[in-house]
Amino acid sequence: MRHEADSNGLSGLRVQATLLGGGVIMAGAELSVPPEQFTQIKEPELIPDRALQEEEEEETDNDGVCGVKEQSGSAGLEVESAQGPLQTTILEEVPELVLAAPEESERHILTLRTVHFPSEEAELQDLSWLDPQQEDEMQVTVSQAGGGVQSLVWLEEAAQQSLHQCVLNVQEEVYSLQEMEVMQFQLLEENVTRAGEDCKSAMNLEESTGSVKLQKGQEEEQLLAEGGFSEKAEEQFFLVEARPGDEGRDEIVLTFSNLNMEEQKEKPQPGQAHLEKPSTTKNQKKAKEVKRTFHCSFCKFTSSRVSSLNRHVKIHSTEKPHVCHLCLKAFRTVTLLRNHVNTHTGTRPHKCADCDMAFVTSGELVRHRRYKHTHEKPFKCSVCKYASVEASKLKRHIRSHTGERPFQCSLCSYASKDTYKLKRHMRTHSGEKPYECHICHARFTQSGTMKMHVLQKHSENVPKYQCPHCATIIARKSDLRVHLRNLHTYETAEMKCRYCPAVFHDRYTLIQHQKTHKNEKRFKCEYCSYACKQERHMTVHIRTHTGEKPFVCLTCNKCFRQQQLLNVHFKKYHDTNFVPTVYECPKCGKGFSRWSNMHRHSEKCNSGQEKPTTVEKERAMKRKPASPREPAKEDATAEEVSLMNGELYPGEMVPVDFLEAKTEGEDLEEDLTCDMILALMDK
DNA sequence: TTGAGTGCCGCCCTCTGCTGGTCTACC
DNA sequence: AGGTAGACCAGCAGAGGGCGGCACTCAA
Repeated sequence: MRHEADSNGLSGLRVQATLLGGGVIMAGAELSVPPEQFTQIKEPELIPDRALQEEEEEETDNDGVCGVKEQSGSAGLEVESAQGPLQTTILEEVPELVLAAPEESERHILTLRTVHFPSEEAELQDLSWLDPQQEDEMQVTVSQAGGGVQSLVWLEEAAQQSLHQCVLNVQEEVYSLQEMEVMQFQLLEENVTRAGEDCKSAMNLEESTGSVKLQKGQEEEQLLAEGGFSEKAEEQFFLVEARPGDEGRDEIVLTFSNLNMEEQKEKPQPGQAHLEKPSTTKNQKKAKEVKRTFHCSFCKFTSSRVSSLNRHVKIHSTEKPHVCHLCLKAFRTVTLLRNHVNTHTGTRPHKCADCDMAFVTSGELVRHRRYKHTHEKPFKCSVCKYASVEASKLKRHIRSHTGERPFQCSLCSYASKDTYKLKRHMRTHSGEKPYECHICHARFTQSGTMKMHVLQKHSENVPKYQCPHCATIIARKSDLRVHLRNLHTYETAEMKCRYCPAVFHDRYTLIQHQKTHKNEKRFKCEYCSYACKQERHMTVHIRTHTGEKPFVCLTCNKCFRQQQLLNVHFKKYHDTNFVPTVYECPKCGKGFSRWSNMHRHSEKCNSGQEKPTTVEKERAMKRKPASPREPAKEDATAEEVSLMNGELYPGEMVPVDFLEAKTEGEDLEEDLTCDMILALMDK
C-alpha cells in the first residue's frame, strides 16, 4: 500500500471508529498527544449519504478546517493478512473526503464505519457495488493530513474473524488493515479541546478491558489520557492503540475482537503485506496487546512496523533510476550509485588513521579497524569463546556447533557449511586445478597445497619438525602428528617383544627394545657353546650333533647336511658344463681355485701388496680354470669343506666388498658361515 | 536528503588437520 | 621376494580472517 504523502509527520492522531450493524453501535476512540506535538489537519467531509456518518460528524469538531477538497485516484494498495487477502485500496477519486493542507497543531480523526463487501472479487475501484444502505458492507475511510491527500481505504473482507487488526501508518501512507469486519474508517479532525471529553471514554475502555497496554511510555499514556472510546465502543473495540513511532512516524494500531469472523487463508498476493494472526479466542471481549509482525511477500523479511516493510518492499521493485555511466548498473539511491562509481574510480574517501588502507564506505573502514586495530569483536558465541567482528561470521561459526550444512553438492552427498567450501569442493568433480607452481608448473586444486609444494620442493631452509620423543625429524607438521600418533601414543593393550617376554605400551619403545636384540647371538646351541644371530644357522649347526643329512645326491646317493653342499658336489662331479673359478696371482700368474689361497700366495709373492679391489677380484674370477678339482669330502661340514679346499683360514673374515659384489646388497650384517659363503659363491 | 553506522551476503584467502597413495627401509 | 611400517606428498575439507558491495536504520 503506497500513498504519496507530505513529509510532515503526524504526531497526534484521533481515531474515531464507528461500527455499524444491527442496532448500530458506534465507537469512537480519540487518541491524542499534547498539542505541541500535533500536526493539525483539516476535517474531511463525510460520505454524504450516510446518516450515521452525519451523526459522527456532529460529534466532530470542525475548528481549523480548511476545507480543501481533493480528488484522488486509486493507489491500488492491497494489504494481505495471514488469513486472507484483505485488500485495502486507497482511492484517490473519492470526493467525499476532504483533506486540508497540513498545518501545525492539526489533529487527525479517524471515523471507522463498518461496511461489508459483497465479495472478494469486487472491484475495489468500482464503488458501484457499495450500497450505502447495506449495513454490513465494509468501507474504511482514512483521510490524512500531509500533502493534502485524501484517501479512502476500505477492506474487502468476506470471512469472519474473531480478532481484527488494523494498522494505519499515516505518515508512511501505509495502511495495513487486517481482519477488519465491515467497518468504515474515516479520518476526521480533532482539536485539543476535544481531548478532555474523550478522556473519560478512554478510561472506561481501559477499565472495562483492563488490558489496554501502552507500548511507548509516557507519550502514549498521554495519548490515552487525552483520547478515548465511548462507552458503547468498549462493546466492540478492545484495543485501539496509537503508537507514535520513531522519527515522528505515527502508527495507529486498531485491534478488534468479538466480531465473529472466520479465518480466511489464502496465499499472499505480490505486493501485499500481511500480518501474523494473533492467537486469541473467538468472541474475546478483552483487549490484548497483539504482537504485530509484518512479512514481505517476496522474501523472508519481517518488521514490526509497516513503514519498514513498505521501505523494504521497494527493494523488490525494479525501479532503479540511478544508473552508473561506466557500467550501466542501476541503483535505487544516489548514495548507492556514488559508492558504486567510487569502486570504478578507485576513490576511497574513508582512510584508516592507523594504516594505509582506505575504503569506499565508512562501514568498511569501521570493520577494517575492528579487524586490524581495535580487535573489537562484538559478536560472541554463546557456546564457546569464539567472538567475531561480523555477525555473519558468528552465524557461520554457529554452524560448527549445530552441524548445519545448508549448501548441498548437486553431484554427490557432500554438503558444506558455507558457499566457498562447496565451490572449492566442486573442483573435485570438475578436475579444475587453478593453482600452478611457477617453477615446475605442477598444478594443484588448492592454493595451500601449491604453497606447501613450493616450500618443500623448491625452497631452501625448509622448516623441519623434531619429534619431542625421539630423534626423528619430519618435514611437515601434520606428518609429525601422524608420527606421534603411530609411534608415541600410549596403547592400553600390551605389545610383546618378539624375542623376549618384555611388554610395551607404545610402538616406538617396543621397536627400540627389539633392536637391542639385533646384534646379540640369541640362538644358543643346547649341545655345545655355539651361538649365532640367526635361527637358520642354528638349524644347520644342530645337524652336526644329530648327524642328520637330509639332502641326497640323486646321482651318487651321497648325503649332505645342507642344500648348498649338495649343489657344490653336483656341479663339481656331475655337471660337465661346470667351469670352476680360477684366481690368478697378479704377480706371477699362478692360478688358485679360491681367492683366499691366491691371496695367501700373493702375500708371499709380494709382501707389500694390498688386497685387490673389487674390480680386480671380479677380473680374476672371470679367468678359466686349467682343470677340475679334487672332490671334497661329501660328509664334511661347510667349515670342513672350506678348510679342506684351502679357501678359508679358521676364523678368517671374508672381505665385505667382495661379498657385496657377489650378493648385490644382501644383508651382510648376518653371520657369515662357510656354507653361506659357498652358497654365495655359487650364485 | 545525506552521511554515519549497522547488518548481511559473497568472495577469497590462510591456516590447519586428516586421508590415502607412494616410496623406501627393514624384516 | 614379499610383507610391514614410517616418511613423504598431494588431495581435500574445516574453520576463521578480511574485504567488497549493497541494503537498511537513524540522526542531523
